[in-house]
Amino acid sequence: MPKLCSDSSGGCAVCPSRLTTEWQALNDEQVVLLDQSKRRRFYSPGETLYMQGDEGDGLFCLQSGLIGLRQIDENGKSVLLRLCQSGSTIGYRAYLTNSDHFNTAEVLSPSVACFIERTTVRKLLENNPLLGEKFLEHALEDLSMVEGEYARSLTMTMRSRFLHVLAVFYEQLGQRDEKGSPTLVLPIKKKELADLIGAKPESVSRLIRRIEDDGLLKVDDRHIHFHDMDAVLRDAGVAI
Amino acid sequence: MPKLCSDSSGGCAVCPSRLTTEWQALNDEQVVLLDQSKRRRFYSPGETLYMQGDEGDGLFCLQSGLIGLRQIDENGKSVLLRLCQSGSTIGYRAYLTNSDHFNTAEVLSPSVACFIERTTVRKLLENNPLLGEKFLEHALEDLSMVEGEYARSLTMTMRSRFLHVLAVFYEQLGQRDEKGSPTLVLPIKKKELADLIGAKPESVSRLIRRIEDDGLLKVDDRHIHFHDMDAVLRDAGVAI
DNA sequence: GCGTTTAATTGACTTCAGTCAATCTGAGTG
DNA sequence: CACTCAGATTGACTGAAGTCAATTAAACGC
Repeated sequence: MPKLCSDSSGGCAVCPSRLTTEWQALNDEQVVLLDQSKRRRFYSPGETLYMQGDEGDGLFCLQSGLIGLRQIDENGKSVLLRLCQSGSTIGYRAYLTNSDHFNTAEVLSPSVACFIERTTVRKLLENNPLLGEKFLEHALEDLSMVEGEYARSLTMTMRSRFLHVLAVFYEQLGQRDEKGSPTLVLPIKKKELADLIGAKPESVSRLIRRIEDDGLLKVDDRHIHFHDMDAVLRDAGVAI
Repeated sequence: MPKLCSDSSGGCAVCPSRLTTEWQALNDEQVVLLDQSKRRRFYSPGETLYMQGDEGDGLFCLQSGLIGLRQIDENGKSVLLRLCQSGSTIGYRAYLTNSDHFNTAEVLSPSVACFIERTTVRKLLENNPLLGEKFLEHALEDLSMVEGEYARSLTMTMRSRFLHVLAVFYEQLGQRDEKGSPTLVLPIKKKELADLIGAKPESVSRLIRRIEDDGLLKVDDRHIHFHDMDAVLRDAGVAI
């Protein structure tokens, strides 16, 4: 049963996510329309925003939390294509191409997302050419990113790709501990980490142990303590 | 030295490539503008349309031939991201995001392409909102395709990906020989095939031998004779 | 046509990552 | 608390693909 959040947020007009998404292109009047027709909801881990194969009848705006886009092929092989954090528009491709969703949007951390339905999006797109441009920008950005990951997947080892993921997480979520050394709390399970780089959980376990043995970092459950960030970045194939 | 083709083609108005690209959105007047400002040229294998890192100061429309988009990373590892055949618009991303090219467009077969420079594209985009929509469609299509390849690269073996490439080529270029069995002439070298699936040439050689031994097909230089297309598609991970 | 260069193949060997099966851990539940 | 169940780890083994080096075959220039 869909539970609507009590909206203590003040709505789209003051939603910080709006300013990082396509919806920054809207004028005041359009923001009111968006605000009235959106459906805001809380999602728990394990739920989905939509499933692969569902009709793309609108799109989602992620206000907080973490969503994973998972693709499953005919043989049941499953991949996490990428993660979406607060301020992402999700499911826009299926909507814009008028087709079914190509992947499943899984809720990985407790999340708050707004659903904006087909007719609203259409109205806004018709009255605001800037909005279309923003979607184009978004698509091009996603394209660059995926192409980059694709090239990495073809040329780099699992170890490199694993360290690359950690480096990206560190950029977004990294902290310094009391001693001033870089630290990270993983936002996802190790199994999901494995799905993200196309590995098996066993391989990730072994990978971590070897990287620990090499002295680059120490993993304690979901806590990662980096000992040699330069080596991490070098092995991740990132120019330092 | 850039050699312009003697344009026996009748120009953009009757160019068949135009109707498969974004430029189908243009009205007659705009086609005339496009026709006057485009620069048509013949390219030999080994040349490039542009190099990774070059400024994206316009875009290319491929009339005939075959172009490969190659990305090279900081460590010199090289990948063929994908191939473009006649009727492709090439280099639109760098142009639209106003950034440098992310990859190099290599000429793989003798090709004829038109270059359309920045100012012309801008004029057309400003006067024709439909054109922007077409670019959006194109970007979304590329995104789906690359995401699909990405997922394949993470879940499937080299053998599957190799057979998948062959199956795609067969769809586009396949023939039937005198005995009626499916045949294909590879449009690219085996080395390029390797770059396309992220393998080494040695591995492709061995792959081919094993696939021949399994009785799926026979390779003679660039000629491929399929003996068991069902098995090819099955092993390629394509639903039959 | 010959000689040079580039592409393709083959063999021996190493390394990386998947598979299968057993065990261990921790969170949640009755 | 004991039980269950999913996640995580470990070991032994297999198979897939890369590396290095040598050789053969094709393509290109002159």
